[in-house]
Amino acid sequence: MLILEVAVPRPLHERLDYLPPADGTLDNVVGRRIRVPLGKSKTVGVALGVKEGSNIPSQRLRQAEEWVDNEPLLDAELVKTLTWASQYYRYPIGEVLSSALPGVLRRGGKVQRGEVWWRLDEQLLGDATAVRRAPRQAELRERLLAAGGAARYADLVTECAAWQRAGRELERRGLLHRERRRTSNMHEQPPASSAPPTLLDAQLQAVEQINAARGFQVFLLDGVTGSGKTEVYIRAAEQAINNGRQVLFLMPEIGLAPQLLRRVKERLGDSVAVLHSDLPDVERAQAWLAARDADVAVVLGTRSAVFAPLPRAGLIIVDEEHDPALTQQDGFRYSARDLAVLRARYLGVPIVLGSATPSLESLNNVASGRYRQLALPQRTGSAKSPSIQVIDIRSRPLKGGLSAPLQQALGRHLEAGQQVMLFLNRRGYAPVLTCHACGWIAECQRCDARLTVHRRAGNMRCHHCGASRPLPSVCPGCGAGDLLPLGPGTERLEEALAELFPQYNLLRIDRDTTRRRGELEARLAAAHRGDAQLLIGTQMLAKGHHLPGLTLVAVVDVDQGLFGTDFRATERLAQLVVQVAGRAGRGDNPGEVLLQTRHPEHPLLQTLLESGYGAFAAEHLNERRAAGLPPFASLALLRAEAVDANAPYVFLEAAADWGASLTRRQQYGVELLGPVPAPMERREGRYRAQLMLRSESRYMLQAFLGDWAIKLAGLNGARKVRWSLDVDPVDTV
DNA sequence: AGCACGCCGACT
DNA sequence: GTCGGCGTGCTC
Repeated sequence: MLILEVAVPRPLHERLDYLPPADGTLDNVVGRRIRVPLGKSKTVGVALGVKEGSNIPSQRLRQAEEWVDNEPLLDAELVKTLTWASQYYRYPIGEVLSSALPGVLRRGGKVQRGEVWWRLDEQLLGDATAVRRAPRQAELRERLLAAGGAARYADLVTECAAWQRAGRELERRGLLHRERRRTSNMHEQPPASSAPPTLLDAQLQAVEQINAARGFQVFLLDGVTGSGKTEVYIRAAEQAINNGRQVLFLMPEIGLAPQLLRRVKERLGDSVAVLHSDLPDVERAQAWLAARDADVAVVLGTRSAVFAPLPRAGLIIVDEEHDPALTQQDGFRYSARDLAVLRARYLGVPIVLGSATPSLESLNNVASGRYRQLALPQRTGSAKSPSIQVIDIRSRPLKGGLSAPLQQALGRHLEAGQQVMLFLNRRGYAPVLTCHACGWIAECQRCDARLTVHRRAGNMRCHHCGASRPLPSVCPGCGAGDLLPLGPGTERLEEALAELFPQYNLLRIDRDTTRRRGELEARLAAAHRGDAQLLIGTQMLAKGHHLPGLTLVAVVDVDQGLFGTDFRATERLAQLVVQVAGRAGRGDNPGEVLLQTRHPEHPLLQTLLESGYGAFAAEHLNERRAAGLPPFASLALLRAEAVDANAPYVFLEAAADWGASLTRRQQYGVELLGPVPAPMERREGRYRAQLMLRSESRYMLQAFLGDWAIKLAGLNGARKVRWSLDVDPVDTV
C-alpha cells in the first residue's frame, strides 16, 4: 500500500504518513501542497515522499483530502535545501517549509498571477475632451500616454496617490481598463542607458574570474568601501542573465534596496522581483511565484529571499556578507549567507559574498582554500581612502558628547561647504537618568536595564522591552529636585549641534525619526540632495549609503563596542568603524574620520588604524584559534527563559545532564558549558539563562545534536520555560 | 502550536 | 454536585 509522507505546519520533527487522496496520480508528488486532516482540524502540508507501507497501524492512518497543486510548488532543489536546513538547525521540517513559503501559499491559497495594469481606453488615446475639467485625470492620461497607453497600477499610485481616485473615476466611465499582465520579460533588454562605468583592473579581474567559473564556486569579494563592488555584481549578473539564467541577490536590509534597485533596473532591465518580509502578503506571493516560474531574471531581497525558488539559477550574490542582519534571530534561526552557499552548491552555480569587512568565517574559508578571494584594494574614481584619527576624550570637557577638537573639525568641514556625519549608536536624549542628590537611577521594572531619556517625547523608555514612563519632575528616590540626564544620545547630540552650528541644517536618522513607512528613504534622499549639512544617526546610517558631499565622519563613542560581552564584539566594532569610515570622502574631496575614545591605546584601535581591517582580522583569527572559538570550533546555544527565576536552570540542568550522559556513552568531543545566566539576565519580566555547546568539529556537534536535541522537549521542566536552540549563534547574548 | 483529556479547588 | 485551573500528551 502506497503511503504519502507529508510535512505539516506543527512543531513535529517527523513527517506524518497519510493514505493518498482519492484524486490524482502519485507521480511527481514531492513539493506539492496537500490538504490533510490533522487532529480535529484540517491543515495544508507539503508532500515530501511516497513509500510502501507505514509503521503506523493501518487503522490509525487517515486519508489525505486533496492536492492543492497539480505540480510541485517547491522544486527538488528547494526541498533538498529546506530538508537540510531543518536537520542542521534542528527545527521542525513543517515549520521550516512554512517559513520558506509566503503566507498565502502556506495556507493553501492561490494567487492571481501577474500584476494589475491600467490601460487607457482607445477613446482617450487621441482625445482629451473627456478629462478636460478633471486635472488629475488629465495628468494620469498624460502619464499613461507617455508610457504607451498602459502602466503598472502599483507604480502609478506610488508615483501619485491622487491618481488612485482619478483612475477609479475613469474606470467607472469606461475610459480606463484594469487588466492583469504577467511579467514574462526575463529576456527583455534593459533600456539603453548611459554608458556603464569603466572598470578598474581589479574590478575587471574579479568580473572575469566570476564569469569564468563553471559550476559551484564561492568567491569572497573583499573590496574596500567605495571600490565598486556593486559594479562587479552587476557585470557578473549581466552575464548570467544574458545566458538566460536567474540571479539571486541578497542584502542585509531592505533600506538599502531602493538605491540598488534603481541601479539594477537601469542596467539589467525591469525583470526584477523584490522579496522581503515587510511586503504585503499577496505581493510577496506574486514575487515568489514570479521567481518560481522564471518570469523574473533577478530576485533581490533580504534574508528570507534565500528561500526563493530559482528554477534557472545562474548566480547568487550576498552583499555585506558579514552583516548579522542576514541571520534570522528568532523562531527558525538560520544564516541566509550559509544557506545561500549551500544552495549555490546544490544548484551548481557560483556565489559571490561581498564585503569591505568580511566575516572571520569567510576569511578563514579563504585561508583554507575553500573560497577564492577577489580583492578590490582601491576606491574608484578620484576618491581617496579617508584618514582616520583618534581623539582621546579622557579629562576633556564634552558638550553633548562632543569634544573641542571634534567641534573644531565639524566647523572646518561645514565652512568648506561639505557634509558631516556623526555616528552614535544610541537613540534618545540620554542613556541614564540619575538623581544628583541621592544617586537614584531610572531603571526598567521588567529588565536589567536603565531607562533612556526621550526628552522630546517627555518620557523614559526601555530599549529592551519598549516600556515607557513619563519623565518624573522630582526624584522618586528622595523627593528632591536635581534629576540629571547622563551621557549622550542622538537627540541630545542634535540639540548640542543645533546650538553650536545654528546656521546649518540638521538631519537625524534613527528609529525614532524613521518610524513611518518611507521615512528612511525620504531622509536618505534629503541627505543625498544635500538639504542638510549635519547628519546624525545610529547604526542604520552606517550601511552602504553613498553620499558624495560627505567629508567628515565622527564616531562619538567608540568605547561602547570595545568591551562587549560577546566574543564577536571586537569583530563587530572593527566592522562598524571601517564601514562608518567608508561613508567619508566618496566624492572628490578627501575624507576625514574621527573616533572619540577613552582608550586610545586599546590594541583593537591600534591595529585597525595602523594596519587596517585585514591585519586586524588576521590577528583576531589567531586569538580565536587560541581560544578555541569559531571559526575554529562549532557552537550551539540552548536558551531558556521564564518568569520564575529558577525554571530556566531546572530545564538547562536537565539538558546538561542528558548531554553529559550521552557523551559518556559515546565520544562526541562536545563540551557543555553552563548553564549560566544570560548577559542581561532579566528581560521583559523573564529570567534568562543559557547552556553553550562547543566542539572542535562541526560534524561531531551535529552528530551529538542529532541524539540530544530530539529529546529536549520531553525533559524535566521543558514546559515551564520558553526555550530555543541556536546552532551557530551569531551572538551569545 | 492547538486541542483534548484529566485530576483537584471554590461556586451556582 | 459542577465549572474551570493548567499539567500532560498527541497529532499519521
